[in-house]
Amino acid sequence: MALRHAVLAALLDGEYSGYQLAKAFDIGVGNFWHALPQQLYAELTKLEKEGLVAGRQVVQESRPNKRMFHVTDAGLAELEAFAAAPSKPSVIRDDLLVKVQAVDRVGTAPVLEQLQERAAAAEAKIELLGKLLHQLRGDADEEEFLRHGERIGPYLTCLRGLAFEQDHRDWCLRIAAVLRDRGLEEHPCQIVR
Amino acid sequence: MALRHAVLAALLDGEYSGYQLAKAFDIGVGNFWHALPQQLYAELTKLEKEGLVAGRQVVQESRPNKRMFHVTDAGLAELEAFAAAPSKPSVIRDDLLVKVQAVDRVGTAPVLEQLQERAAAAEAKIELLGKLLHQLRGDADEEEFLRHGERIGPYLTCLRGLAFEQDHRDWCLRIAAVLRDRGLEEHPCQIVR
DNA sequence: CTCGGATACTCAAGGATATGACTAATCATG
DNA sequence: CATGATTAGTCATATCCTTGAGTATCCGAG
Repeated sequence: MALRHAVLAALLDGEYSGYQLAKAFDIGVGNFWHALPQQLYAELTKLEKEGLVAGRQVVQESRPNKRMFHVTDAGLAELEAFAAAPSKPSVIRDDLLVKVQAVDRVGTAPVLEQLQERAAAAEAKIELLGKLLHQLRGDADEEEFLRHGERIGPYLTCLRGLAFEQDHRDWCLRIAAVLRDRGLEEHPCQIVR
Repeated sequence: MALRHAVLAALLDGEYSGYQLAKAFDIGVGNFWHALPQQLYAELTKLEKEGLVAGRQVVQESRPNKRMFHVTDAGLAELEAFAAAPSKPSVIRDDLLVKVQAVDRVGTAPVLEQLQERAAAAEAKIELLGKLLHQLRGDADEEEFLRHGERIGPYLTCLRGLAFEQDHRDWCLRIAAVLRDRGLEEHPCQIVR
């Protein structure tokens, strides 16, 4: 019962179609709330029924028609109440960490490979978030923007996403290095790629 | 279909009862996989049916009886296969970040309060993980342990948990400071606690 | 001597999520 | 001129996860 609030928060900055929302989720809200497009469409339908968002049909010629949604006053009130209520503990689930937990008892080679893939993916995300942050703050520098900017919420959450990805990348690379070193000692004559 | 692997990984270091597993999850595996005790009991039952773990009844006198579980060879093989398969993208869900995303449009006071609570909670976890890490590596220093320790998986994942909590704490405190400053400027004569 | 907390679990109900398949038009690329 | 990518969604199913309650014993604090 909380995807609704993530959707409302993501929809605060204007009108989005379900499709656009799904995209925006990937780069922005996706840093702290994961959801598939199907969920978003379903949630938008529910929110509309409850009057927390309102949609209008947009007829297009060279594209399929779409419905653009925005948050209503009732939706804003719902968000307000949500913000004041106590937060649930955050949820994390990561396959790769499970594998690392077990790494002494299973083959290290595939884990090593996945650590490097993850590091690369994190690197890509870091660049993307860097650009997004720059775009959000415009010409101002960060301190200036955070003091006087009108809409800093998305910027703040992107900062968290950025720090997370940097941390994750560093950890992946360090662990990969540790595992490689140990591999070399166990089989000192073997070249590990 | 992946809690099973988290349970298998958590169970690698010896025998646990469901109750003990639930406790261990909170501090160790809980850093990257969140699960309630009910889920763990249910999962252990399923895993036993499939022969991936084996349990034995332990009769106690001044405590309720319990069942101690350990991973079987089949369980280890399952983990092995899991480690070699591609990882699913990690899942994060955090209420507080949703609130920060919306912070320009809702009351900041409760969000500020929750940021400080979170920072304190993270601080407590940081201390706990610091102790746990020290306990895991024994007398050796970290580099030494990572090079030659026999079981480093749990240590590596705790390192990730520690970095995450430190990062999270720092972010919470910084964001809280930013929001306080902005609050002061909007109402310069008001004392914000 | 009672009350809360720890040990050790079990069960049911309902909401949330993941998975995969499906429709349908347009546009760019080779 | 076919192929795949992009836009814009919908539907069904199965599993997962959360919530909340319930059972029973023992220990220590007040």
